Amino acid sequence: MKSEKAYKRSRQRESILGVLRNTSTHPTASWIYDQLKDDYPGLSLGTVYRNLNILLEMGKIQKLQFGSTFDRFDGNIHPHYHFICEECGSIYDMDMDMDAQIIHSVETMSGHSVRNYRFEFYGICSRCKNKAEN
Amino acid sequence: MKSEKAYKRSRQRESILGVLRNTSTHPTASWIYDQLKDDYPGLSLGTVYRNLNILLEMGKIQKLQFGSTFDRFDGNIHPHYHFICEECGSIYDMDMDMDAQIIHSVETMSGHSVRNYRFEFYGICSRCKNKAEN
DNA sequence: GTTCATGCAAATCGTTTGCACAATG
DNA sequence: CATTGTGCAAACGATTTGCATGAAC
Repeated sequence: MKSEKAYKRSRQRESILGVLRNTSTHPTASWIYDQLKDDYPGLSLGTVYRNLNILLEMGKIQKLQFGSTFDRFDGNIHPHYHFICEECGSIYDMDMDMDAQIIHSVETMSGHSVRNYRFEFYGICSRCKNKAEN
Repeated sequence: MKSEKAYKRSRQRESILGVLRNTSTHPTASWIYDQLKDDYPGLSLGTVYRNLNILLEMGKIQKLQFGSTFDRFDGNIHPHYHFICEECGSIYDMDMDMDAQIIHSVETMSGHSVRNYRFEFYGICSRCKNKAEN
């Protein structure tokens, strides 16, 4: 009956987490693979992917570019906030003033030049919340 | 010598843009394909993709990327801003206070519940700017 | 008539998965 | 020993691309 997952330790998984914690480069799966190939001659990319997903489940790492696997297209070329419903997958445009202040402070504190930005909120949309109440 | 691209008009491209402008659903390429299949019996998905990329080049549409290329992983599980350099591809963590105010106003104005968010800035990083100056 | 766009199918590429074997608890 | 992890290769799915034909200018 119990559907809890019982993770067993593995050298590979711990090394993958170690690599991730010792870099600030937000690496890709294959970069991690390259780093570990020397230590684990027989390592396979599949194992790296499997472990990254497990570490994600365990909440020990974060993945950028999550959500659906499809690219979505938008006829509105003005930057704007999006709200993505994790239940039904709908993407809503949020009609808000972009906060120029934030962009300015990012630029001054980092020295980078901002040309574009993308703000996304994830959660449950009002429609799905209403459905759940019935 | 001239490397400018000379786009020729095409019915298909105009219809794709039309579909995109007449919906607020942020469709995928294959959804657009399905919409147009009746009007263009011989339409191919490849054509839809090709035209979406051209419309992107022309700046007439926007692409929200979720998957496709490659996922990046982050050992830091706290939500934080990212700055992505369009020149060198580096991803920087931005050390800022997340503005709880923004999340609150998104929730009140939309009725959606925010569980997570992702703020990304795109531009040229300070390192690349310095290189350009030499 | 030269250039660009199309349709079709095959190719690409990051990621996932099935399987037999090894490691963990 | 029951379960989870591994390596390998094949499978997958969204997107891209090569090629011959068709449309635009």
